[in-house]
Amino acid sequence: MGTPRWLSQAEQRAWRAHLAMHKLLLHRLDRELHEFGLSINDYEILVNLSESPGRRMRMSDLADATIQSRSRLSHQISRMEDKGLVTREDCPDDRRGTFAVLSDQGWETIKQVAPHHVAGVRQHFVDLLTDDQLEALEQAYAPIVAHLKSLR
Amino acid sequence: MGTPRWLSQAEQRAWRAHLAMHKLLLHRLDRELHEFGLSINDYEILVNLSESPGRRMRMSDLADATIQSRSRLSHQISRMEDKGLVTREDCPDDRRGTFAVLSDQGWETIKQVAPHHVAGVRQHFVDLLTDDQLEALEQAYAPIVAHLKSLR
DNA sequence: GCGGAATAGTTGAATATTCATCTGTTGTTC
DNA sequence: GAACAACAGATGAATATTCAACTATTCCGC
Repeated sequence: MGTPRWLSQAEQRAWRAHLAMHKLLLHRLDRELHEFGLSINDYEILVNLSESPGRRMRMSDLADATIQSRSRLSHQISRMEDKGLVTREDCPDDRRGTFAVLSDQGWETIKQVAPHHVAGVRQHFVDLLTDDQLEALEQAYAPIVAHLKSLR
Repeated sequence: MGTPRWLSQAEQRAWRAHLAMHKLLLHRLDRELHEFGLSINDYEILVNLSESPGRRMRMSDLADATIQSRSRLSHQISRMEDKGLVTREDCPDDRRGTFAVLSDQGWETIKQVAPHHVAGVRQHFVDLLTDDQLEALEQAYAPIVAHLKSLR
């Protein structure tokens, strides 16, 4: 490694602001969801399933959508099964495959919780930014997401 | 809860872009650090200690600086002690207190690893953004950080 | 200077995540 | 259609994180 290009003051401030903001925000949202017996990971699964046709997704697709390993998802779904939020169903087309399916109780849960969670996202993030800032943020992040996805 | 104010399409895109970007980015940086036997959490501790006078910090200050619980930090420092990266020392002023202190090995480790990590931060984040975007990002996030810190 | 509240930090059990490995398919090539 | 690589997912052990006590000090009001 030659002489490293250290971060400038401004770059460092931006990078550290991002890290701090994210940690604080996720911690807060997770804490708020805990009042409803959900973790932020539970919630993310519920959202993905609730938005999918048949309220179901293949395990691998769900793992990709939530950006986590198949193993982790498998454990996560097992826990959510225990809580009655989802069930597993065999995939008829591909006998290796499994669907994670939103249960009725899972559906009722997300219907009840979503308004509170969205309020939290607004209160602690969206409503603290202008429309322009949100637009800029998406513009800035889209290429980074694409870059990082290409590396996987 | 009255009629919830759902997120607009644009708000949702920005919010989800943030979540996806962060997960992918941290996962990638963590993976790169693993080649040097460090987790991203180890690294963050090492940076904080290396920048502090006497290469040491009180446990509580370090917990605040890295935004984690005292319990979690305590376990983390124990693991890093086992790896030889840090040591604990009693605080002479306050007999309840403990310092986490960077060991010589910890110092050598961060000196060696930092250039690689910074290169990663550049490659996957900083260099994909313009100076204006970085500036905007810091401007946008500073008030959110302040807001969230006030809630703790 | 006494007594209770707050602070600093640790501990161990419960829970969650990672990592390597394993079992069945499915797809491909000859 | 047999052989073998790739894929989908699950499993269990190792590691990490959370949560609820717990100990030992220090602070504060009287």
